[in-house]
Amino acid sequence: MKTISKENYLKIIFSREEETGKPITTTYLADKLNVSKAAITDMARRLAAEELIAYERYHGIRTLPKGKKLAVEVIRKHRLWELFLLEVLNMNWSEVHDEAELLEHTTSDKLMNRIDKFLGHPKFDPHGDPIPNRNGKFPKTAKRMSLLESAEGKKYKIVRVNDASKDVIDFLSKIGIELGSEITVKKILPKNEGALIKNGRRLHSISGNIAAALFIAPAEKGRKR
Amino acid sequence: MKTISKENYLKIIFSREEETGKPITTTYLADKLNVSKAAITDMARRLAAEELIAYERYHGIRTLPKGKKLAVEVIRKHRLWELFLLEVLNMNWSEVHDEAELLEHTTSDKLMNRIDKFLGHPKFDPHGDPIPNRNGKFPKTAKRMSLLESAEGKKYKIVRVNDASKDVIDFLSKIGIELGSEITVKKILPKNEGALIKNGRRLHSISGNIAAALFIAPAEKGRKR
DNA sequence: CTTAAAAGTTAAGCAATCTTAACAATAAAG
DNA sequence: CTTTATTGTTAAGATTGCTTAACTTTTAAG
Ligand SMILES: [Mn+2]
Ligand SMILES: [Mn+2]
Ligand SMILES: [Mn+2]
Ligand SMILES: [Mn+2]
Repeated sequence: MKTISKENYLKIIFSREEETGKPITTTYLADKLNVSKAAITDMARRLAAEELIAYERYHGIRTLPKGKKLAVEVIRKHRLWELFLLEVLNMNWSEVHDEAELLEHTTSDKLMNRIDKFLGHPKFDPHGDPIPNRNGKFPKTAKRMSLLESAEGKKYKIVRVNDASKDVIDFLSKIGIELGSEITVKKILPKNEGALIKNGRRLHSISGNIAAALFIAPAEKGRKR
Repeated sequence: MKTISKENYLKIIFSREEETGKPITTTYLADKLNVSKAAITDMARRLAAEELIAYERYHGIRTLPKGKKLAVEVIRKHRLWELFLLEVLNMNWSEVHDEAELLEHTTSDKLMNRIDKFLGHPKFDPHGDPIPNRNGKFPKTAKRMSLLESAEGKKYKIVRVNDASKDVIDFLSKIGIELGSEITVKKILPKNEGALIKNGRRLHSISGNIAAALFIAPAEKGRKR
């Protein structure tokens, strides 16, 4: 049976697997989902029983086709809702994630496709994440890198902001950074202690936390994000 | 704690109490919510423990102020969603109820107020049910009666359609009856066997089931529905 | 290699929401 | 009034999704 909990688990498992290519650990999920490690083991057994994931005791979790499909459907709903809430209902950049986190589980495919159509079949959500189409296919996305891997002195465009923390997004809004902002990296501090970036004529010192949430692409001809 | 189940229970308890003014029975709720009578007794104890309802063993359920407030909030969300889905996203008259039945539980007050504003603070949902405002106050509604209490030969306006059954709404759509339609009652069959009504130049024979879902007001000067 | 720390699992138990079956109270009929 | 039908409650048990505590496996150091 499909439940809100399972959808949330699968979404995170899938995303993490895409990111790392490796089996997902109990500790990672416990941390992300804010539950005990025992709860993860428990759910892993149940998801595996439904063939949504492959679970090997002590060796982590991988998604199976059925789980992948479900995860992508939920991700699609999440991202379309975020854009809809921002563009149509004028909610704040920092608010839409939490709202979408709930709506994604109570929206029929039919409604979602209406919203997709209403928005003109968008390819990216307000945080720069790609929106899979109704067949589960993600749009081609130009390569991106973390701000932490950038070269000092160079100019970049912000192409993605990790939406995991409301505070981070709020802070960025406050200092005037948004998707598409062109920034110049002045300094990357070692040991993940943050960075100095220039946005227009304003120089900002940002924490390691904030820096890690920012993803960029070289600021040049390329229009694709 | 506030859960989807509890919200659904309270919504039905409240609506039924408004309708009858009497304590709500276990049997009624079991039927409406499609669960066993034992489940109702069980939930009644828990809702009573939270002071959302007053529950007297063997003598039914009444709402308490806290439960009433919660119920009205959910009803507001339900009805605003229905209108939004119909008007903004062009879903069908018969589809919006089921969709709203889920969305009503995962929508923040903030989002709901945005939608309310977007719609221009509407007073009635697509089935003619009044939408409480953000303070929980229902709009004044002109008196309505069931089609079954109508007088043969008279002309009426459809002011409300019970949204409980998708099939009923689908049928009405098919024969061209919607909110605001002006009809003439030709015959009311006894024993709840239905009625004969004329909509424009078309004469329709409708079942008792359908007739019971239709609510009317005299078709005259009055514009209020 | 050995061992201590970290990661992961198991066991026991709880809360929420259901189910079925047996039993009790109330209401309806005669 | 009694009897019976209807309505409602209890008891016992299942499932989902969690918790804490104890135990096991794996990993990282030395
Ligand atoms: Mn998000
Ligand atoms: Mn979610
Ligand atoms: Mn409805
Ligand atoms: Mn509902």
